[in-house]
Order: sequence, then structure tokens, then C-alpha cells
Amino acid sequence: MTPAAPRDCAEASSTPKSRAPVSADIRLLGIATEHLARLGPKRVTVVAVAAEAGMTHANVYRYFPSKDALLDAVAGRWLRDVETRLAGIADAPDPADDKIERLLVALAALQRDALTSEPNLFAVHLDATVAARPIARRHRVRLRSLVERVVEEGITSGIFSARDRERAIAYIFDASYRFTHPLAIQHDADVPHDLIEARFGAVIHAIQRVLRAGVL
Amino acid sequence: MTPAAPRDCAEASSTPKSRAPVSADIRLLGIATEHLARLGPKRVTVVAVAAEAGMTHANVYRYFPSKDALLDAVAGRWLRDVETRLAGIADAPDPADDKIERLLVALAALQRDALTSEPNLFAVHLDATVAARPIARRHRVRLRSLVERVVEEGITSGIFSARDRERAIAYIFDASYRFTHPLAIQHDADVPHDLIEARFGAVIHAIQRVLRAGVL
DNA sequence: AAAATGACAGCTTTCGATTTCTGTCATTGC
DNA sequence: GCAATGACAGAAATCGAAAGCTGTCATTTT
Repeated sequence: MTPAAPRDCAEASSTPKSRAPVSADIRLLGIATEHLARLGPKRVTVVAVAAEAGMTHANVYRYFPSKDALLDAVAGRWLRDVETRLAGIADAPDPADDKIERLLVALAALQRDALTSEPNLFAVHLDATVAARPIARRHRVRLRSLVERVVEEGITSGIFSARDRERAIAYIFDASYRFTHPLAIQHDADVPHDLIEARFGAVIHAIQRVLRAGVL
Repeated sequence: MTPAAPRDCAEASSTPKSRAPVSADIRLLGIATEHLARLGPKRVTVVAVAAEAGMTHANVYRYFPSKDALLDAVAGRWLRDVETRLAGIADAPDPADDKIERLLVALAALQRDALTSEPNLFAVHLDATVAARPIARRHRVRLRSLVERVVEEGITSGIFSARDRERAIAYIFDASYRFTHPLAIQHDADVPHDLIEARFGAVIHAIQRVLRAGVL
């Protein structure tokens, strides 16, 4: 069962260029994504991923420096997708306070969705976050710059009146930590959504008030 | 080394009543506390605790229904101590907004101290919290009532003007989660204290403003 | 009757041996 | 010269057997 011969597979033949225009690293990423979803990070093996890609496991190391780097790359692709969606919110022509709300709500919702629909992917994300691995640090930096943009815009448009932008940004992340940090999201995975949303709503409302009042 | 014969021990002889006025359950609790600190929850054994108390392990089950219950009782004693210190703050004749600040700061500090000086005790506390075991739920209830008292007092004294008390209390816990929840405290165990305190200060300041403004 | 015990079943941990996996490298094929 | 490989060392997972621990209970002790 689960034959190891991918030769006659519909999407890729044994010769790399024949039908699939995807480069080897992207193909490996796709296979690793599927293995991760099915087996979890612990049971994913470089050997099996390589075999499904029709190559020796040694060759995988030409594209990814380690198994962890491969799994982080899988998570990284999802994180990029999350950031893209959030950027859509941050770039919309809405008032800054609305955008902060939508940004935080979306960040929480996307992660909750991942936790339920792709628990293994979420586990890698969580692990990378807790261990502060590069993939997570870079995600944080980009998240921060999204929030920064909105805060900046809020200040110049007069909606927000924070004195210290850095302080304001840190405050936004700290105050919303309860509902946006992967650790917290996993912790109340089985708390009813509407209960969470009600409480998150109160916190967001408070954040907006504080930013408008410029108490930082 | 570490002889297993507690007979000639200075604090307790083989006959329970001779010199030590502590009841058997308290003595077990003390021994378990020391074992936990030294070995960690995983390596504590009911057999060893019983042996040091001069009884058979089966007899321990007369006083504690399970090993986990014994360890939770050890953590529970510490939690009670924390609550007592916090009650001292809540009962002081200070303005309610000051008391909220001192309460939250003390809650964070006591846990950070425990994390460094009694990591195994903290581990049990954290585990009980994440698993929502009775010991942690009861602690949460008592913490909540402390905060409730202060909020109540703030409202009647006119310092706070929250409409919905329940909502205000939930908000306080949610907004301070980043700095008071054991999960978060463990997560940034190695972040410099002064950095944490600066950011916590901003969050507390915001909480006070929100409570005074009565935005909830 | 209350306190404690020995003996026991079942589960978990430990340990050592074996297999599998990760990561490296010299070499081959194109 | 780039892509890929086979072979290898060291680390880690796996497995089965042995040991230890948890929790229960009938019985003994006081």
C-alpha cells in the first residue's frame, strides 16, 4: 500500500521538465505540506518526502538545509498567506480604528481556523513561535509593520493621537495577546467562539479608545 | 545516603503523637513539597514520599486520593499563599485604581519569582492551569473575587464608572493576560524584567484609563 | 472503628538491542 | 558545473522484556 513509485503519477513524471513547470524545491514543499498534514511534524521523514518526489533523501538537502527548515518553510508559506490577507485589510480605504479591529479579528480568526482545519501546520507554527525560530520572528516583524502602517495612518489622519508609536504598537500586541497569540489560541481551542468574540470585542474596543485618547 | 529510616529523626518519631503535632496529611504535604522541588512532578513517587513519612504507600491514599491530588495539594498551598498576599493588597486603604495596579503587578511578580526559584512547583501550577484542574479553577475563582472587590469599591467610590461589572472584570483579566497568565509568564522567562515591566506598565495604565472612563 | 499493612492487577517507565532517520561527503552522471 | 547518488557516522525512534509505580482491597493491628 502507498506505492513508492511516483513515475506514472498524473502531475509529474520521472523527468523533471516533462509536464510540471514547478521547480524541485516547490514540489518538495508541496509534498512536505501534504505529509505534514497527514502525519504531523514528528512522523514526517525526509526519506519519505524524497521518495515521493522521486529522488534520494540526500538530494533534498540541496534545497533545504534540514528537516526542520523544510517544515518551517511549509509553515512559512502559510504565514505568508496570512500576511497577504491581513495586508488586504491594512491597505483598504477604511478608518484606522476600523482597520485595527479588522486586522486583529482576522489574525485571530485565521489562526483559529488553522488550528481546527490544519492542526499539524498550526503545531509547527506554534512551536516556531515558542522557540522564536527565524520563520516566526520574520512573521512577527511583518505583522508589526502592518500594524505600524495602520497606526501611522491613524495618527496622520488624526484618528489616533499616540505620542510614542513604538509604545502604541507594543501595547496593541500586548493587549490583544490573549486572543491573537498562538499559545493563547491553542489554550482555549474548545471555548465557544461567540464567548471569545464577545470578550475580544471588549478588548478591541478598549484598544481603540486608548489609541484615540492618545494615552501612550 | 539519604537513609530511609526516619525513626530517629529529630522532628518526628515512629509514633505519630510523640513530638510532632502535625497531622499525617500535613506531614505528607511537606515531604511531597520537598520531593517535588528536588525531583520534579514526574519523578516524585508516592512510594518514596510514604517511606520518608514512615508508612506504606497504600496508607497515603487514606489522605490523598491520588498522586496528582497530592501534587495539586502542594501547589494549592502555594496558591493560597499567593492569594493571601494579594488579599493584603486588595484590603489596603488605597484608591481602587492603585490597588488594581498593585494587584496585577504582584500577581505577575509572584509567579515570575516562583518560576525561577521553584520551577517544579510552577510547572505543576502551569499544568493544572492548562488542564483546568480543580485546584486551578478554584484559584481563578478566588483571584476573580479579589479583583471583583476592588472593582466594586472603585465603582462605589466613583473612581471607576463601569456599567457592566462582569464585563469589566473579564476585561481586566484578558488585557493583562500577557503578563499574568502562567503560560505567558513561562513563555518569556528569559526576557529582561525591566522590558516586561515597561510594557506591562503601559497595559496597566491603559486598563486604569478604561476603567475610569467606564467604556465597558 | 480507625489506622495501617501486605499482596496484587494493571499501567507506566526503564533499559538494551535493533532499526530507522538525519545530515555529510566523495563520487557519478549529464 | 549542476544535479543527483550511494555509502556512511552519529542521533533518534522502535520494540520487547524487565522493573517500578499507582491504585485497590481484604486483612491485620491497635
